[in-house]
Amino acid sequence: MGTTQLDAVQEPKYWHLKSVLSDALDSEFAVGEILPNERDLAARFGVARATLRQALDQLELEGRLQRRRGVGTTVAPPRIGVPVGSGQHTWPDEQELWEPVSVSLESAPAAIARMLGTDGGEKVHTVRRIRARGGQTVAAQLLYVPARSVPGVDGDDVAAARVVRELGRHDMAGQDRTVELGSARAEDARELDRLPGAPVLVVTTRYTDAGRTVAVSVDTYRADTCRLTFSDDGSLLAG
Amino acid sequence: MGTTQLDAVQEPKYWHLKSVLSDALDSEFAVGEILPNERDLAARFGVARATLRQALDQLELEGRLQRRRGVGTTVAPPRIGVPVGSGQHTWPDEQELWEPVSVSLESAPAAIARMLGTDGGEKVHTVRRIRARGGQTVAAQLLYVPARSVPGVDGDDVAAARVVRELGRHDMAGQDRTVELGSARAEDARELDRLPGAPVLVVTTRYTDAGRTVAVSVDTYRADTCRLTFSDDGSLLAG
DNA sequence: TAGTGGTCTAGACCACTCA
DNA sequence: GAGTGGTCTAGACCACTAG
Repeated sequence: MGTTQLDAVQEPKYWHLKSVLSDALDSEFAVGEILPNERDLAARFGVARATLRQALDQLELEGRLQRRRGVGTTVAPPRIGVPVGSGQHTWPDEQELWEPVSVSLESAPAAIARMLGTDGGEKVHTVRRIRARGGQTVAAQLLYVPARSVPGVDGDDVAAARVVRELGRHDMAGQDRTVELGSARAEDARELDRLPGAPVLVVTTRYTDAGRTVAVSVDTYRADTCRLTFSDDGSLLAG
Repeated sequence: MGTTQLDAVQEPKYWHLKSVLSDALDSEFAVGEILPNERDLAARFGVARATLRQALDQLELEGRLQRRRGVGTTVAPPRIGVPVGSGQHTWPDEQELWEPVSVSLESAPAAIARMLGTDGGEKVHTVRRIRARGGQTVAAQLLYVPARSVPGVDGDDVAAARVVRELGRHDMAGQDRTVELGSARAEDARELDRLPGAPVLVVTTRYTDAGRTVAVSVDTYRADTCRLTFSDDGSLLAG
């Protein structure tokens, strides 16, 4: 005959564990507080460490936890609202949000070259910048500016700020923007203080002037700590 | 003395594995093609199955692979561009994108009630809808409409379409929108044909009319198959 | 040097799909 | 019923942080 029914719907352990921990986080822990270490937690819940880690992985993905090797696991603060703009007011140098790190002049990766129309292999200024907010680096950017978009810039040894300034001469009429999930490449991970492969939100923007694409930026935001905000009118409401 | 230097930078196995698989995906596999099963792949690369799975997990997160229990792992098509709008042209019923599933009249969750200003516990029409694109359900929505926003709707037994239609009477003047990473709740997962906990992009929109919040929607998009697109002018460029 | 999270192994069993 | 991906275990060692 067997058990009549309703044996519980076979919810995976790590899923149930996540709920329990999530509730505990709400009621028993303050932001910044350190959790017991993984071995202890696993023992306390009577599961293998790998199973516990599955639950912690999810909570970290949702921005509830923050883990640092050699240190421990802490309760994360609410995500930071990061204005990504939406209206005409946004261009690559809006409000000095981005701090230049480096520049180079090279051919763009295939996917970018296609957007820029530089498939022929024309050289592109590749500006690397970072964006901080709340005392933390929240995003790493690669800004691709074809040489033809900034005729005022010449020579090989160019400052990042110079390229950006020259780019500002354009009437940035419109822009297309996409947001998707990605995982941090080694280089970005280093700048975001995360491990390679960490989940990130990738914002790709194509800046156009009179129908022509004058620049493309690929912005990599920490997905654990950031909430991208858009708004319709002038008043940017961050959170 | 030890080995001089350059012992390879201690790149984790699964990370290297991911690169190798990623390259193979580009050069040797067509979209939709089935990969060897996990046990075979692990053996072929000389790693434990768990390690191989770490690499596959990442590739799936990036939308390169699609895995289905009982079936196998296939090469995923490029992500679908899903217009999420940006300009004034967007309101909850734009272009009949959303198909109603159900409605109920209840108190909103705390976080939503705060945005709506219904902290007192006023009843809110909760409309559940789904959005399809390319023959696939790409998003599940919860649309919260306070009873006061749709005075034309009365009684307990209300059709979802009715609520949405009445809501359309408002001048949706502006809207704030946020995008963040989340994991699919059981209910959403079912509708998106994913497992609970699958990574999703959560788009939260607050619709306002003359400064007052008249509705809030929480849209849960599949992160593996979707690329959210925004644009500045009338012409929505999807991809 | 002690303690933390990150990686890795070699197994086992389960839930699901499909012929 | 055979084959797939999903869950889980009980270990081990490594990389990193901090006292």
